[in-house]
Amino acid sequence: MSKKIVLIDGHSILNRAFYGVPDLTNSEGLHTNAIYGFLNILFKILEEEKPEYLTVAFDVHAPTFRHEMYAAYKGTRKPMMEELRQQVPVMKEVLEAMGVKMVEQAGLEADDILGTLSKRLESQGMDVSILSGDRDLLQLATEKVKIRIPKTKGGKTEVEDYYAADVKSRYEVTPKEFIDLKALMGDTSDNIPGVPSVGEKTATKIITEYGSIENAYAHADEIKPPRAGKAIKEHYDLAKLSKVLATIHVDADFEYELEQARLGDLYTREAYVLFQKLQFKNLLSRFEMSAPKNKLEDGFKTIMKKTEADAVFEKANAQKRVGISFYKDTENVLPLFAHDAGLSGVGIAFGESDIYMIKTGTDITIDDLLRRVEELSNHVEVFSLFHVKESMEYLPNVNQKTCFDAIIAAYLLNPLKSDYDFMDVAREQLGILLDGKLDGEKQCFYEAYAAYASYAPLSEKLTETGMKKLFDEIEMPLTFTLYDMEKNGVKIEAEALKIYGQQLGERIVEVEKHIYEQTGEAFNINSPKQLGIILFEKLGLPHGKKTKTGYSTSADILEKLAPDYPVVSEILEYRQLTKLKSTYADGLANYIQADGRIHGKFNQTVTATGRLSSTEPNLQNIPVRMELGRLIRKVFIPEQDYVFVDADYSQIELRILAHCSGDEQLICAYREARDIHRITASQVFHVPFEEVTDLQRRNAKAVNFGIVYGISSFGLSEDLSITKKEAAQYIENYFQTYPGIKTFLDLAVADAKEKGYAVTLFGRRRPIPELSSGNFMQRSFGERVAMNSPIQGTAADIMKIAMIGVNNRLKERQMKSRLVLQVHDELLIEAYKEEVAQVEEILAYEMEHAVSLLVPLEVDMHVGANWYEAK
DNA sequence: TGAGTCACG
DNA sequence: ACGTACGTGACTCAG
Repeated sequence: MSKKIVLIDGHSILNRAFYGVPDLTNSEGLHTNAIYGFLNILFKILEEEKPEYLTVAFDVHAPTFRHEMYAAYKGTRKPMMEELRQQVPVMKEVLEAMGVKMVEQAGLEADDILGTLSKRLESQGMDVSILSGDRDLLQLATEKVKIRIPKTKGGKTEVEDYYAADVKSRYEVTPKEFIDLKALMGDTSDNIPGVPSVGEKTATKIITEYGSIENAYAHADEIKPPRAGKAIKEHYDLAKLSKVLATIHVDADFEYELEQARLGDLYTREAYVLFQKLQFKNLLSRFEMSAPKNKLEDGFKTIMKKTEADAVFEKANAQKRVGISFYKDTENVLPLFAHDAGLSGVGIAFGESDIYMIKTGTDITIDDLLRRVEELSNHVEVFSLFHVKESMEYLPNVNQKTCFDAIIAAYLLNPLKSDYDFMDVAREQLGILLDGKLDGEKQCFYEAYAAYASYAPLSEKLTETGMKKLFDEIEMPLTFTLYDMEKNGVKIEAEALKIYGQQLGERIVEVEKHIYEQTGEAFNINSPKQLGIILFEKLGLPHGKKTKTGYSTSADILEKLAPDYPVVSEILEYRQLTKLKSTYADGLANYIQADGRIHGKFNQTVTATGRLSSTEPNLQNIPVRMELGRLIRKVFIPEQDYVFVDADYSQIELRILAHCSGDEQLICAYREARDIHRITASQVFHVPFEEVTDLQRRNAKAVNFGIVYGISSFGLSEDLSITKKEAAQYIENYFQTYPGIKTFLDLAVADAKEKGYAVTLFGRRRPIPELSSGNFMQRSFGERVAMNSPIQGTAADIMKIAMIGVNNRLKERQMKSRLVLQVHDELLIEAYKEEVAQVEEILAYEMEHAVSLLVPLEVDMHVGANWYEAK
């Protein structure tokens, strides 16, 4: 049996993959879709062919002869998309890491390399498969050389195979004649001019008959249609040039050692590192590598005896820095002690040979162990761990001043990635590779060590990026505030919630019935697909936008139809009712704990801008805009002898804009402390303050919002249902009224473009890789983000400062009142009735004085017997 | 699992 | 010529 080699046209396959795979980026903002697609094709081909050898050919970036000749001639050479360009060197790194032989040489195109190799190797009796997206290569096909062209069909890649005979049956010409065919018909994508007015059909006919352009030229007068013959005569030079361009060299001169191309194990450690970096999670499963065993593991010490634990703590207490982790053995849950259920060990690390896990058992009790860990936090300067907030149940009295949360640090350094775990940090900061299948005990050791060791690089990077203060003074203190808030939870009147849900249920049944009567059949109204068919096909309503899967049935489309078609109004009502029931009535009920309260999570390391997010359940999107939904807030209640005090910032984002831009008009407007949207309308539309119409005020308000979102005339026109031109005029007027804002926004974009990230007033960064995109849409998005992030992010910073202040004041004064919710610009406090005045004073002071801006920060406050009334 | 929809700031 | 407002999370359907 002859040996087999696979040759790959690197750029061509990368290019195919780039356009075939939807955009992907890793957490560093590096685009990875082309690499991902390339690897998928590569693995697929290797599994099919099982070759002994593999080689990938690349063009060198330097101009190459054939292309350049024509590019100069025609002046058209499309630049490579930036997103693709940046992936090329990384792709080569990956192949290098997998030990794949690559060939590239200045002055040679990949085609020529592939052609030459296929000839050389075929003559040595090998089977050759060439993988390329470029049909040009079909000229290389023989009985032993197979050209493979991947095609994407509905998300799946299928490969077309061509031996010489296949070329003949598909194109009616031999591979050799294929060159002449190309030369006649031309190929714009490959910069081959061809003969004008000769297309594929004519060219095929001529070549099958005459075999070459030279012979065709000799018989030009006989060619039918005569028009084509004339064209060949007239443009013979062009045809010959085209032939030169289309001909792949098979005798190029370069060194090639077949043995270097022998396929070894692709799944090397180096490749594993790169795959992790690129976040190819499902490709990682191909690595059988069970945790490339780290030398550290030899030093892991498990402690079971009290005397040994004493020694570890004694040594640990003398350290500057320690790393801590917790080992929760789910096998071993003791339901009686809910708070330490399942805790069976604590990891402690303070050096490469000082990595311990102290296990609880007969000799060491959980309580004793935890008290000693808390004590340790007082002895060291840095007490480092992952997920401080989630660890607080074990360490209620930990020294907060020494705590360092490595996850939060990693998040600040890259807020685009939301699901950080300790393995990501270990890899990124320490270069330690761990596989996902670590057992719980090993994980505990590694986690403690990673917490210890990643402190230095993380801390240094926070300092370098100017975020140390943000971390020390806002994020770390906040994590304890959030812990308190989550622990407090919010009380829910379960019975009332149930009744509310039942009432919704009854109404849903009625509306549903009525809709079926009008449409003439029962269907699933919650299925956009079915609904679209009923409305726009069966009932023939005029449809607006179409989505990939069918008609759009979104609220803004349906609202336009509602006045003319009563059934549409009922569908909208149905949507509203089912949303309320499933997400809020039934949804919230599932989260009520035994204490009658919901303890939702407030996540600190999720958003790109620095805001919090709320999950399980989301308490930051409880209805308020529509009355029916707003009623649900009546089930959010304070405990007996308590009331709610709700405080929200008034237009904090616009005030930040006023401050950051320094625009005198806007600052003046805020100092006058009147209705800002009305003032804006008055100034933008040049009418006296008292004479501003409702419409003018509404438009001004929309412009104000638009500015904060990174204005565009299209977005504003959609929002206000006006033309793009009118919207552009509004914006123009706005910028004339507030010239400082225009300057500020332009500067924000320019600055972010230069730096690659946007910054808040407190130094928080948000990387914006889209700004360097070659794609108009992506880049525009990046520009809007560059305008919005500093504003939204600064508002988040300010609210965080206020929350810490409020919570700390309440605790310092040992008050019973407590913080229960944060909704971006709003805080909800469950206030002990006797403390209400004090709570109001604290809220007002801490929120209004969190930071001093050029304009005052204003807070609206309400007291109520439930959230509905307090808002 | 992704798309569509909709709740909030 | 391109095709949009910024930031989130939960639920439902359908493949």
